[in-house]
Amino acid sequence: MAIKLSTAEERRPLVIAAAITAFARTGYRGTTVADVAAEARISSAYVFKLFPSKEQLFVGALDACYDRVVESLGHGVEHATNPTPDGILDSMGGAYAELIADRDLLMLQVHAQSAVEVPEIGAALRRGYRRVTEFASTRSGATDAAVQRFIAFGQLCHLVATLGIDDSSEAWAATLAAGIRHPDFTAAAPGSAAGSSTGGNAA
Amino acid sequence: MAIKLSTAEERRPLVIAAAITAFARTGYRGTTVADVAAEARISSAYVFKLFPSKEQLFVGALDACYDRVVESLGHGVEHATNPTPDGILDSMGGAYAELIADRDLLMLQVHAQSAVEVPEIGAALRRGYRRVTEFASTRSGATDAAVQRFIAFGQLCHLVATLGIDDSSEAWAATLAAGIRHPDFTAAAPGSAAGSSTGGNAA
DNA sequence: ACCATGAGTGAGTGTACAGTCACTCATATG
DNA sequence: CATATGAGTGACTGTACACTCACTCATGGT
Repeated sequence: MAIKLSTAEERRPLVIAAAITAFARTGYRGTTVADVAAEARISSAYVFKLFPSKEQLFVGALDACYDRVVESLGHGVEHATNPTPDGILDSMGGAYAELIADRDLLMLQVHAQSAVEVPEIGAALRRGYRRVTEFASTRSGATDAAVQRFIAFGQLCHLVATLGIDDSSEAWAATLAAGIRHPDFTAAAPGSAAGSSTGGNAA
Repeated sequence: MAIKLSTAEERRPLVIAAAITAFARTGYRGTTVADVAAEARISSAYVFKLFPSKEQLFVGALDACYDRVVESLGHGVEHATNPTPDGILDSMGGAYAELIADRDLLMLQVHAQSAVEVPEIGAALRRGYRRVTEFASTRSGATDAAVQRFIAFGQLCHLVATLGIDDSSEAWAATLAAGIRHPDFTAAAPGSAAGSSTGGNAA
């Protein structure tokens, strides 16, 4: 494949996108560079020309993941209908829920968490959560407790999606998944569907 | 090692304990059966006599992990000073925070989450969360929303420990870790130290 | 004393994977 | 045309790992 030649600088982000998909599927250790290469429709030898190591490739994918998460939170701020701190946080939650509906960005974060012991990956993960937390805090103006709860319910959201219990009929699963939107939402309104998706209705 | 002969039935739980430690360190794919064997001070060949496969060994470790989690929640119920649903949930949170102070049981769950795509592991993980959720719900009598928040803050607790930001001085880290106890707590009172460790002070 | 049982191991086997290297060939420019 | 540049690959290497097998030997029963 790759009939048309492109420059390395053009190709790199495409490989990152392929890496996100591949690593999201089977994690850092469970995914081979050949898997990523196949997803990107290039040879694995060329992946190593574009990235120095599997580790750096994963870090690149994770950084790109958080770029998109922060961007998504920004959209949440812009489309907030209720301009109070909690309203903004809620809108951010809605935007985030929409972003991770395809599960790749979500699973990548879960898998990254399981690879923290790799120093570069641990650092990238802390960098990502730092960006998200600071962005949520400064752009919403909410209290630390509200921001903490925002992240806590984000983590719950990751758990529910990982377990695949979004639409289970079992009672325990329904308890955990309550208010967390199904992936098959109507893609229309970014801000409106937010509701209580990531923790509005606690207390 | 293993100078003294023991029966396979006696040895198996020891190997499970070693597996918890080893898998907690580097995850399902990052840990070799030889690592577990070394931790248990036996040969890897014998590990395969005691367990049919690496996968089943991991599942055994995960099941044992949730045995201990549920047992710990039970202690929380028994030592609750405030017998209201929220008081019991809070005491469960304290007991859980104490249990996972050594991080092995916590990291095993994180790593299990990253191995959900292995069918048997995914099933074991769902089984575990089912047990925990149902136990917390029925034994506390709390509302579904309170139970959901309990689990959400448990997940936040996992994140904080995974990132190793328990006692970071950075502001974003302090926001996430607020109220989550340091590992170096005073081991005396199981129930009393609970406080707001896993989500008492939200709202 | 003898043997049956089962605990425990050393030395493999086959395979999969990260990373390398020598190479091909498409394009651009003089 | 000639040749330089860089995109892209096939074939390889060395190593690590899940799992197997043939074996040793300690113990308890008769």
